[in-house]
Amino acid sequence: MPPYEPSAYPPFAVTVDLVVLTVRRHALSALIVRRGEAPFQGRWALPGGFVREEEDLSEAAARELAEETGLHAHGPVEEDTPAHAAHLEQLATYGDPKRDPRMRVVSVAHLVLAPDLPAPRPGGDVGGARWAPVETLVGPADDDEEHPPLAFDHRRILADGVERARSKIEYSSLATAFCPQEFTVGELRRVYEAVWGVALDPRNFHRKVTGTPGFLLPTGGTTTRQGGRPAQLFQAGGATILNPPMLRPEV
Amino acid sequence: MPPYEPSAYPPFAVTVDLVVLTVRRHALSALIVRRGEAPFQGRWALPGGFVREEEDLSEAAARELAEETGLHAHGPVEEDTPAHAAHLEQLATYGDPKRDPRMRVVSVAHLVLAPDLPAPRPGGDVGGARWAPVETLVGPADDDEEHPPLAFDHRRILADGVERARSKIEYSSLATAFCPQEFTVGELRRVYEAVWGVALDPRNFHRKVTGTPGFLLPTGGTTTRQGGRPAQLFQAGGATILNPPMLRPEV
DNA sequence: CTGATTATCGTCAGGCAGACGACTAAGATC
DNA sequence: GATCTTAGTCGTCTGCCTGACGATAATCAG
Repeated sequence: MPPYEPSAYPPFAVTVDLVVLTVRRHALSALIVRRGEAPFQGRWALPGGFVREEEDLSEAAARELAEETGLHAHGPVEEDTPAHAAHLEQLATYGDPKRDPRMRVVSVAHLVLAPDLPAPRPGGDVGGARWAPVETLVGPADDDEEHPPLAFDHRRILADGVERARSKIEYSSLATAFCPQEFTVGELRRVYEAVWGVALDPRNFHRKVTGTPGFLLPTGGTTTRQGGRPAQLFQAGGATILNPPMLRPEV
Repeated sequence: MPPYEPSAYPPFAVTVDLVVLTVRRHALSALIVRRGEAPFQGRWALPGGFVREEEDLSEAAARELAEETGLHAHGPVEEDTPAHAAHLEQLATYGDPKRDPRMRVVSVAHLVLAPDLPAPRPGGDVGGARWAPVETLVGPADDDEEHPPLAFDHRRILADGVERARSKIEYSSLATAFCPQEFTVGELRRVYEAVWGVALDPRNFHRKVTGTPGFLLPTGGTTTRQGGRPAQLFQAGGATILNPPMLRPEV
């Protein structure tokens, strides 16, 4: 079979960019890396890189994630699921002709939800990596040291990823992806509070999550790591969609 | 600024594919075209084509839509909104290395929701176009004349688009995109019934949609085109998200 | 022991959805 | 014109879920 008529398909570069979210110190935070090369050299950006010749998009995203954080991902396509497994899903694709000043680059953004991790382990060709609270990245463009503007259209991509995470924990059990394997109801509640930026009633939250079949699986243990009365430990149950959903309070 | 190191970015072709949905004769239907060239020559496929050099992804999708159906789209980015305007949004991106036997092609699928239209107007390089009920396309692969298997991974793309539409009309007013500019509550209900494949109680449905602020805007007119008592005519109100959502009955 | 903190159980009122009865207003049929 | 059929529209009732919030339980810090 002869190849396509070359004039029909202008060549593109295809990259994956990662919106890696976690909850640290009661704040929803994103992983950003410092770019080591032009364009936008020295600026903070989302981790990502070119898709290789023989790679599927989700494979490329998982590879970049492992390279830059050491995290292993499990997404819709179940692969091996090691201890430190994070949720991975495709977010959206960004292809503005001018989004990269050098050439035509189409980027397939992916969303990763991970439990709180030790300090990021920068690897490969990045000059540094850190967690930054998302408000400092998608908020008003202050452009100071604490609010560095992200390279390319990454602020928009990050905003879309945050919005996806915020809405998805409403009607799915995905919030557990931010928790360690065993967690308490209170820890799960603090995840919701951090992601949505609201305060939730502990009693109603407890009733809701323990009353939803398949959401939480008691492990039998208890913990007192938060102080106060010991809390039951749970792990994520099999349910993925929540019906009725978890209601996000009005603004 | 010098271009990127060529070895870093294997060249890809980027296409847009369209999942164009409408409701015809009480059935959710998708637009399919017959391929005029290899690969999969003669097979039915989703409309689509290569993204051009200077085009954004949504522009390419809107262009292909206009070329193959004459429809004009208005998506998240509001452009001109002529009489026949359809909803357009990005769906997902498909990049399996083997999805096109000729070369590496990444396809950014878009979802279009359109009111019922006259017979499709094939244009350009397609050998034919028609509406097909989605069950005949995503159902069991019977492979007979009535259930032609789609080219490439288009069956999967279509299934994803249908699922997106089914879930999105739950919590948004998007179902009105399937209706003409003026429509009755009954017509809107039949849209929900066709998309979800269920029967809804006309009285509860009426209470729900007329009681949701901003969903429907009375135009003052009435119509009797469905037979029976004349029904009030409405147009879509400004609201886009529905809270509380429209509940899809259990299976 | 006392207070602070967090977890967990209960109670109550309001809102909304499902089930369904009743009435209205047109065209179709005899 | 009487009647039937078809849709549309308005109400009622009941049960479930949520938000607000009181009360109790179990730990730690002093």
